[in-house]
Amino acid sequence: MTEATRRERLRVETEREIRQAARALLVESGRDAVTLRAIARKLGITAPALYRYYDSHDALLRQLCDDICADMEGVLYAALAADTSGQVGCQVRAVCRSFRRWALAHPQEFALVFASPRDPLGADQFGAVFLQLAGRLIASNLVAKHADDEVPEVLHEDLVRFQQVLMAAVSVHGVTIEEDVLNLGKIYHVVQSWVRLYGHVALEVFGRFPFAVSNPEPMFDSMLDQMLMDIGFQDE
Amino acid sequence: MTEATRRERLRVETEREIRQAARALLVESGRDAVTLRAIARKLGITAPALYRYYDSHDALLRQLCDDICADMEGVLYAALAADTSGQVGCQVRAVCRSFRRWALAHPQEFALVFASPRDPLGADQFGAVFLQLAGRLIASNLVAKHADDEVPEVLHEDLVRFQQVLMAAVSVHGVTIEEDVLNLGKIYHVVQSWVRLYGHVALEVFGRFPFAVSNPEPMFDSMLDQMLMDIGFQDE
DNA sequence: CGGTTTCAGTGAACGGTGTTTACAAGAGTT
DNA sequence: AACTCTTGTAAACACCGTTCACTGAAACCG
Repeated sequence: MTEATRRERLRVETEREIRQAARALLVESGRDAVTLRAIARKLGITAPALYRYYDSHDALLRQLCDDICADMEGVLYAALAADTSGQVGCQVRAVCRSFRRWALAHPQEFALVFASPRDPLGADQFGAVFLQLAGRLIASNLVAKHADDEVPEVLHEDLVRFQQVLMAAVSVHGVTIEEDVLNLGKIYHVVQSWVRLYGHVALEVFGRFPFAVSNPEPMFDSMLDQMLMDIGFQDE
Repeated sequence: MTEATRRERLRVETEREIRQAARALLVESGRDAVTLRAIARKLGITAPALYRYYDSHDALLRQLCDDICADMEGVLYAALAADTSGQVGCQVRAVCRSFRRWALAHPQEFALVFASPRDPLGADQFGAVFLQLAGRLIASNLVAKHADDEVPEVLHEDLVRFQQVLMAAVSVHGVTIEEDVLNLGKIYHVVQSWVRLYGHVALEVFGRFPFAVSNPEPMFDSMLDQMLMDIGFQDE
């Protein structure tokens, strides 16, 4: 079955170790510690050998970003799967809380992926879970109707693009959404929710609230409640 | 009047040039380009000489953060002063728009100050303009009354702390706020507004919206409208 | 099997970095 | 004039990303 030659097996194994070492360095000592030489030292090889696997230090960092995204996606999916309530509202809460917890537990990774002035994230790279969940949320039809003409016309073009992204994301999992359910008003509110979720988490991770927060968790939960209320979510 | 000796004058001048050079490098080529040797080259001196002014590269970066904050504060104050409408709603819009424009024009600075896993910003370092404005907004008494018991009790302690920060911020400018006007409900909504403003700006600067945004400006304005509406702001 | 190609890894080198150290030379002080 | 304090230098150390010529073993082929 395994048609791979000995060399090929060794190669993928080494590549795995490189990623693992890079990840450990990032977590332990921050972005600036993710060094070609430090990675090589961990593997017991020399730095130039890494050029057989990556074109440059920058390319390796990009790969690292992808790995982080994939890992986070796994965590969020697990949180989603762990919720057995079957209620979309609970699922949204579970994923959002999971995202916050992940970000607080992995500040370096969060900063690298979500708060670096690099190239924009591709739709695939972007946590597909959020798209999944957003699509599901809309498909559940539990969000209060928001008229399309609530949102300015200038935004229509962009929101339609996001609509297509959402459709593609859920269709991967076999779910289809009726056209009239996925209207622009709802999509706009999904974007607004992302703004608030991301804003709160980033402020917390970077300690940029204008005062010392001693009880961050209930503060986040409170924001979550407000968010769900503002998008007109109705409990089952 | 100027009791400063020749040496003292030269020293402050050199320090000014160091900051200026560091700033230019950050803007032109990003955080990693702010190098002791690069700064020294710009001044025509050698790198070790910089240790007469800063204890380490890290200390210099911290100073750079402070300078950036001060500059941004100046920009925001200017935006606030430029608004002659006298209406608090317009002032809020002016400052928020100015913050967004500054962040987009200075992505490297924004990332360094607002999105780095460093030590939390001190209250003084934190844009005092926001506090100023938040205090003024509340003092104007145009925000709809929000009952204190709307916010969970666990948050009271933290919000009271923020309340004191706000009081201190406005009292510097001679403005005083009546106790009953600055209630916890309003303060909570101010925090929520910061979450949304920061979230939107950061997502835009870092290109982390889940779709390509072709009309970012009206999208921001739309968020601003929603924000002001959600905190129950009533136009004069 | 023997000869050849492919390729992961090496060691040396180049120019860059933060930081420390010993030292020079001018400014300020007595 | 003699002294101290301050600001700069040059040299050195260890680290960094990256290139290049080279080695040795794995894979391939006739």
